[in-house]
Amino acid sequence: MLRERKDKFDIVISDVNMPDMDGFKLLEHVGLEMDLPVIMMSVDGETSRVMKGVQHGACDYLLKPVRLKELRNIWQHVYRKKIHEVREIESHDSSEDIQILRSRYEDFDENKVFGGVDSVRKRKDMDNKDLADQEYGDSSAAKKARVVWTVDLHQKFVDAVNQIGFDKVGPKKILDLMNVPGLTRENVASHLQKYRLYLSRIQKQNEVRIPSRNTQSEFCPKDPAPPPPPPPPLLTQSSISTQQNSVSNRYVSTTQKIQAQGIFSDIQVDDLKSIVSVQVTDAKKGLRSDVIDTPKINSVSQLDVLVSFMPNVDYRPLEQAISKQQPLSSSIAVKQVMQYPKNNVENGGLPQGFSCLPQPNQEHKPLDHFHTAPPLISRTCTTTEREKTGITNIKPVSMDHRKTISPITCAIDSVSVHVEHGITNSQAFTMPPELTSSQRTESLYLDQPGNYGLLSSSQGSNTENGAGLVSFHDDLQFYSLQGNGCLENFGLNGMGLFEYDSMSLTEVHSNLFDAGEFDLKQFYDTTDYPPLDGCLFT
DNA sequence: GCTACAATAT
DNA sequence: GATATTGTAG
Repeated sequence: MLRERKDKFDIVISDVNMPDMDGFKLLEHVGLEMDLPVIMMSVDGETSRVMKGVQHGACDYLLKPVRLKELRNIWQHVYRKKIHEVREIESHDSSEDIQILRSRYEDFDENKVFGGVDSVRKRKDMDNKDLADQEYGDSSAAKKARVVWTVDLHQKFVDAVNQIGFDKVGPKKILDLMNVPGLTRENVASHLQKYRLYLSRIQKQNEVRIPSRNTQSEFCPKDPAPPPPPPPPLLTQSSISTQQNSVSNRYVSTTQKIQAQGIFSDIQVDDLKSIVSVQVTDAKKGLRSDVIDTPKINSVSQLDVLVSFMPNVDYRPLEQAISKQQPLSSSIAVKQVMQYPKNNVENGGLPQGFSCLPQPNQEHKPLDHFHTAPPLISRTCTTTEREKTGITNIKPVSMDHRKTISPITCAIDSVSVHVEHGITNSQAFTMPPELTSSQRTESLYLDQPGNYGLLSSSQGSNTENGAGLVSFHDDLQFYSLQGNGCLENFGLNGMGLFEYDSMSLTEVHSNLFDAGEFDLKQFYDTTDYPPLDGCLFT
């Protein structure tokens, strides 16, 4: 029977003494052929017999008559085996598999079978000394598998949060919306706690970084920005797979576990002064940042990028244009990166002035992502400012123009400084000529809670809609950091990459702003760039 | 020993 | 549900 229906049995209970077969022989066969837990039974409680059974691989040896109390515990052997299976996969497989297995075996609710809260204490007791193993078996087997908050899972979480509204979220609601089998309210609560901590930490940093909104000093800080922190590891979970710098990898998909991918499209290389391309290469090892270097930029060390964030500008027209014409792409735009600052972020968590928390009195409007200004990255800087910031090879922008916009601006010191530090993995390269503009890609992180950032970024004085946009040089290419995007920690040092709390790099052609129109289609093929829901949250 | 994370306790 | 604490892995 066992051979014929190998997968139909969970456990074998066999008498040692059987008329046609020795119980120990059976034990051997089972062990060799089907790896089922075997419990031996016998009236003979002699130690040598019991030992023999155990040595042959029996997981238990029951003395007849078997008491009900003993039978009540035999499930543990099955449970333990299942858990071991989970662990084995856990140890060398992706967390997705774990999730699957977790849900498959969720019936084995440890708390229920172990008697709830007591199990913890019992486990502790086991650790301390004790014979508890006799009752519960290997204590490690009884340990509850930790939920791994993969990008997918976190994205579900973020989606749920956004759906509910930040001010109304609770673990239960999130759990319901997420609808993930095996996930508990406690899991969600824990994650929510971490999420909130993260957001508040980011906000604090921003408060510190930008105590005032003085335009001039912020646009090009007189004092060089402090050195960035070591780039945080991007993702520690094994679930993150590699994203190669491949034209064919333009799809951004959470199932692929690709963190993000942005697009450089329609870039006039001649106009290009500096582009930072961040590329996901190997999430386990970290990320590599590639600096696209035009002939005008001869070395990595020359690269500096000025990021101009413009939280005071109302982008509504743009947003409307986007949402009208490209719902998909606009969906991209509201995604943001969520990555926990793993390392010290005191001086580098975010570029100055970007908070991502909703203000206390601000009502959360999940769908209002676009009603605030996406900051921009520009490549512009005045000559003086360039001197001050050490930025070179960047086209100046007229001060007159900038007077109109009052942006919060900061240099991406993380880029330049990292470069200065000789980050091993950063490379300068020339845009491969074989790539068409639409094929040039850039990695980035996208995540949802950009709306928080957007909310906060909208609190500044609203200048005319898009006023700041036209102030940039005509041939300027924009790379919009949606929400409070932060170019941070470009994957140098082979470690982390961005510290975006909300970011999507969206290239925006300045002409569009000038014209008051925005045809996103010009830049994105909708089908090519599905919304990326993945978030980096590790 | 520190940090981040998730579980667990309050 | 929010927050504090604990256990654990890296």
